[in-house]
Amino acid sequence: MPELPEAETIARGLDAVLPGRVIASVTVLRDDVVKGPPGAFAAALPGRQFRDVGRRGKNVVFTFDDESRLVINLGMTGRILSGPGPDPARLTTHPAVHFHLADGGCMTYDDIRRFGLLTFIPGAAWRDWSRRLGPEPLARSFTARLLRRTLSRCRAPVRSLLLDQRKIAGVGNIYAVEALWFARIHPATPANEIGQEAAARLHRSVRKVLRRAIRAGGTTLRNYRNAEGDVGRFGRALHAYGRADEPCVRCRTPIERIVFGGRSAFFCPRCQAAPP
DNA sequence: AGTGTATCCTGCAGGC
DNA sequence: TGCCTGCAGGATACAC
Repeated sequence: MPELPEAETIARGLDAVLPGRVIASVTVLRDDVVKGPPGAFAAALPGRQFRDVGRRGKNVVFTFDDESRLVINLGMTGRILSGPGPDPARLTTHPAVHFHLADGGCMTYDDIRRFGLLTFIPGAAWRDWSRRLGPEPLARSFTARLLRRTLSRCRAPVRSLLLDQRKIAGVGNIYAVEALWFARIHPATPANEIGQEAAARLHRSVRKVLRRAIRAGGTTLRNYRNAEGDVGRFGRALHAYGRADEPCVRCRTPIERIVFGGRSAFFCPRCQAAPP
């Protein structure tokens, strides 16, 4: 799915156009992408005015004027398309929810595989919802020391830890694999075997990769588009992800692919030495 | 408690 | 060309 940089890009685009506007009606075309009874979801939103659009982990968070929120997790293929123009309209191939706005505009949630989830959250429930997620990796409070402590408490492969949203919010497979390549850590290394120096490298790498990807507008491998329908440009900056058999740009050793935890990891067998 | 596996769904690429 | 298999950026329910 869209990971943190993609959610951030979408949220920024929507935050430029949505605040102040009001939802007139909601049409749920695909029941399975909304949390709870579809009728209740559709009935909860009309009349609410957007205050801002932000992000928590990989989730796009729409905050309304009364502190209630709409949270969209994009799953693997979710898109939030808004605004006029041929692109968003052409890209709406699997519409799941339409948000009709009082000014005549429309925002559509589109999702080929329907792994995404839209949740309405009353103001009072936000704290508990947000607390289930780990710290924001780009926040000032996400320190190398905090990451080291998290790593030390977990025996699972470090790639699995990075994907666990309860431990760190927003990192998915692409950026986990990239950050480990930068940090020269093998993806299957048990988290608690990572030393202080390597943990500091990983801390820097995670933040660097996420920041660069945001600057590039995210990564489009297949389906991802921002709210305006544009692709992300970070795909060509990937060093390991999806590059099996291609030479590592640091040492020319062919990148290898392994599968664990049900998904692919890519690494340089020379730069990222296997754990003993 | 912590960790690993199966599952939801559709589209696409590659092999035959 | 067409059919089949495997794979895909995620989260969660469950088993051990």
